[in-house]
This record gives sequence, structure tokens and C-alpha cells, in this order.
Amino acid sequence: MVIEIDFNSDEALYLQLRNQIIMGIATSQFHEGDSLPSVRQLADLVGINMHTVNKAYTVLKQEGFVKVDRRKGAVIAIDVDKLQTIAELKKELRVILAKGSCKNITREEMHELIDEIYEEYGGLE
Amino acid sequence: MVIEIDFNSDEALYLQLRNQIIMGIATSQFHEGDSLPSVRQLADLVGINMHTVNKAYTVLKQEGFVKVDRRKGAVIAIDVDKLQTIAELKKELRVILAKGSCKNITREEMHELIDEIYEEYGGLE
DNA sequence: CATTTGTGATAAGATAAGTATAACAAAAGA
DNA sequence: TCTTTTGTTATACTTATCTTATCACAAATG
Repeated sequence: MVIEIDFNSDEALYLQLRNQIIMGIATSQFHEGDSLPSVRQLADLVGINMHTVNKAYTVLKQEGFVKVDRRKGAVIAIDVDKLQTIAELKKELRVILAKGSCKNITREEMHELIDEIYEEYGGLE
Repeated sequence: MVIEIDFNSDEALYLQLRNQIIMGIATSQFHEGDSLPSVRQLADLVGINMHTVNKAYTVLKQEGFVKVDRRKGAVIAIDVDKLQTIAELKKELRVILAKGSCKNITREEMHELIDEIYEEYGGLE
């Protein structure tokens, strides 16, 4: 999977990594059990420091997307807690929907947006 | 409208303000033409510095939610650019939907979440 | 045995966030 | 006219976060 860093972005590097890896899992570019590159490899690959990659992995571990195995490094391992996930999503969506509502985005259009993105993600459910 | 700051949150104070005001507009607690409190008033009210409030207002202005009138202060004035808004929402939603997809949240459940939040917002379209 | 792994400690620089204080011109009210 | 309040700008300081750098260690690999 191609991971790219935008050094001009105002988003923190470790968050860019985290988001791209989460999207990589959602788009089936990473599968349960796959190993991510070692912190040193990925750091060299994208041209950033080892500890920044490690921070991204640590966040992913804490959020239940990977488990770190001494032998295999960071391994994709989804820890599903739907109730907690829904609570978190709801909080984030509230702000986004408010923003859309102010800008005259209707509920219908928001549903269409959701479907479009799910299409991008290969129509998975 | 009640604006409250969580000093224990890891979210920046000016972003908490911004988000609450946007949600306040979406829930019709603020209407087009309404004046927000002056930077000094709101700063005193919630117990933070004047410049932090000013930063929130500046962001809201740049994002097209308010216009700053020399006489009336920060006035709710929505600048609607649907195409740009949709593009922005899509980018933010991509990460959120990916997160949900990894955690087994289906497209249907995501639609339900959207509807629930729109219900919270008083069923507006 | 040498290499690579994740992890930890520590230090340093850079950037952002938040506060504090001061000042100014414009507008409003008395 | 005088005072107050307004948004705005400037400067300075502290604090926190982000990022890099270097070193080190035990565990696993080949």
C-alpha cells in the first residue's frame, strides 16, 4: 500500500499515518493478520523519524486497530466494540452534520455522500 | 445559548467554541443576523482569554459562518458554497466512515446514525 | 554471532495554544 | 464633548505538542 505524507498539511504527521492506515484497512489493502512495516522501515520509506511512526502505531494499538507482536511487529487486529464505536462516531458526526446543515446540505444529500464514499470503498458493508 | 468549555478536553479551546457555535446555528439557537457576544463578554463568561475567543471568531469568519461588523460585532451570516462544502465534508467523512467500516458498522447503521443526529437537531432539513 | 525488532530514556528544536498587557480608531450612549 | 465599548493589532511570555536525534536494551531472527 502506498503511504504518502503531506509535509505542507497542517495535520500532524502521525495522524496522517494513522488515518491512511485506517483507510487502508477499510479498503482491504490491509487484512486481519497482516504485518505493517517496521517503524524503522516505514520511517525511512516516507522520510520521517522512527518515533513519529511509533506514535502512529501506538495510537492505532490504543484505538483497537493493531496489536503489536514482539516477533511480527504491528499486526492488523481489529478489536470491535460496536457500542463504543457508535458513541465515538456520533460525537464526531454531530459537528460535521451541523456544518453541513448550516450550509444547506440536506439529510438526503448527506445520505448520498455516505453512499458515495462506501462506493469508493468498494461497496463493502 | 449556553456555551461551555471543557478544560479537561484535549480539544483546543478555540475549536470547542467554534464547534459549539456551529452546532448552535444548526439547532436554530442562533439565526442569520444574530450578534454573538463580544469577544470580551464571551471570554469573561466562559473564563478564558479574549484572544482565544477572537481566534474562534476569526476561524468562523474564514469558514463562512459569521461576518464581523465594526458596529455589531460577530454576526451570523452563512456564506453557502455547496460544492466546496460537499468536498470538505467528503474528506472528513472518509476517515470517519473508514473507522466505522473497520469496526463493523454497516452502511445501514451509518444512515441510521445520520438520521438520529438530524432528529436531535429538531428534524430540520 | 550479527542483525533487526519493539521499546524506553533523554535531549533538543520547532510549532501551536493560551494568557497577559497594552494600544488604537471607530462606533455608541449619555 | 466625554466616556465606554467595540474589533483589531502588537508584543511577550508560558505551556504543551510535535518532530527529530541519539543512545541503549532485551527479545527474536537468520
